[in-house]
Amino acid sequence: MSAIEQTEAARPRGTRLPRRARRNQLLGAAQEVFVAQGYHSAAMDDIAERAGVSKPVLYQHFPGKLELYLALLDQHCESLLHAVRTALASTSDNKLRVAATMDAYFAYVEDEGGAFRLVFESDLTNEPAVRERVDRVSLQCAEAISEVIAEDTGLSTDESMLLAVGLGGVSQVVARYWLSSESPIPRDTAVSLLTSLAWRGIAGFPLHAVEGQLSAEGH
Amino acid sequence: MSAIEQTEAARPRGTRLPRRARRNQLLGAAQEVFVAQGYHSAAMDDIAERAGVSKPVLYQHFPGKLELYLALLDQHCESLLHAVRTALASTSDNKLRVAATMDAYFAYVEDEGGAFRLVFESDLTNEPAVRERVDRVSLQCAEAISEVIAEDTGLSTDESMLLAVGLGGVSQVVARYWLSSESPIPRDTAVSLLTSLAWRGIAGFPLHAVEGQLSAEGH
DNA sequence: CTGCACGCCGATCTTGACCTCCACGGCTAT
DNA sequence: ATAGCCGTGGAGGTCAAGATCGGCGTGCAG
Repeated sequence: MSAIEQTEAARPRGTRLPRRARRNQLLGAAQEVFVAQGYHSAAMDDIAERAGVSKPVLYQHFPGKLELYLALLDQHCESLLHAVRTALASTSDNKLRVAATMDAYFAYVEDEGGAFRLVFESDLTNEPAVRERVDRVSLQCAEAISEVIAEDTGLSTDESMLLAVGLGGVSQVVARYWLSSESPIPRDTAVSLLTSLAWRGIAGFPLHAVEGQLSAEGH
Repeated sequence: MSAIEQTEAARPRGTRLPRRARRNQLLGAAQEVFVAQGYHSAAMDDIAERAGVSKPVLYQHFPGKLELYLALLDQHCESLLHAVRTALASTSDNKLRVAATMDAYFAYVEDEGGAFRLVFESDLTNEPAVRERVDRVSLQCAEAISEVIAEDTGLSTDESMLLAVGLGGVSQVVARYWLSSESPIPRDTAVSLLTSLAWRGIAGFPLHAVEGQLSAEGH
């Protein structure tokens, strides 16, 4: 979070800002517009107007619309990956790991400005650069999860990746559903429910594991 | 241009077709182009050329690009919903139900032409009509699944919907991953793995709800 | 005081894609 | 067979949106 940021309210169209501050402000305005309207419906005019500047200023800071979008996308991909890795590393108890990771997805989705839409609901997936970013962050998250799975279940890399993609997918899809539907279920309860589902599912797998001190939970 | 255009399926550029057949052919061509390029990158010229007709005939069958897209989208939403409902009704054994539903998603994704992209990876979600279709089919699938869950676990409607969205999400996300990655895992094995994951997860909830040996564990 | 540099703005250009207007050719009725 | 009808085809209009060029005002050095 930027500290000294004169957010909206009173943005007279004539204020002069240092380049770095102006750039950050433009990024903020662009995020709002892209999140609200999607890439294609968002016009550079809208972004400039939202920021309280004219279009040429926008082009003095970013080469074009695509680069502006990619800058935001990179930022939020990085953010998601960091959140997932942090959650996975937050404990060594696997059940808590599942809960922490689920919660990370929920927190990410609930993050201000709904920036998750840029990653999970982009309308520019045909653009190779965007596709590459989105696929990469999904894969990296899945790989991080699959490492834990492979280590603790002895499943093959391919199999654990399949399950990891599934767990990441569940988190992402349900978090978005929970956010969009004005569900009466509070966040903690939703995370808890999903954690039960996922943990019971994944904990049943150490078929090939040598020993199961995990199996204490064995239902 | 003087060369005979007898390329595939005998589509000489001058053939007159009955109205219904022409419409279906146009739908097929449009699907190919939309799937390959996405909505925005796809041009009406491309679709007309792909079908071997000129643009005016396209506009004699469809009022505009959006309506053409919606016709395809409706068709494939219907198809998905039908597949899921059929799978759920195919048996009364819950574990087999899970397996059948998973397999339905995989079959749907593997369906010819990759038409699932229109539903799961549309780049027109900003258009309210499209958003409405996509959200509706997701909700309807989730509702169908949640009915079974609610009936067999005694969970509340909200809770079972949350889990149902999760199960549908897993199926959809993993099926797409499995298709895109040239995974060495055969389809049956992948479905089986996911079924184990999902079944263990879902079966852990109070199966016979009336009796109250409820959650013996904390979460 | 005066010139200079810098950041900003109004107005404009161009591209590209959706959507129609004038000529051509096969089918049918008498 | 011939005249008419209707669907097809290519060329063009329109418009939205991304990208850019000549002025303007402010602050500072000399």
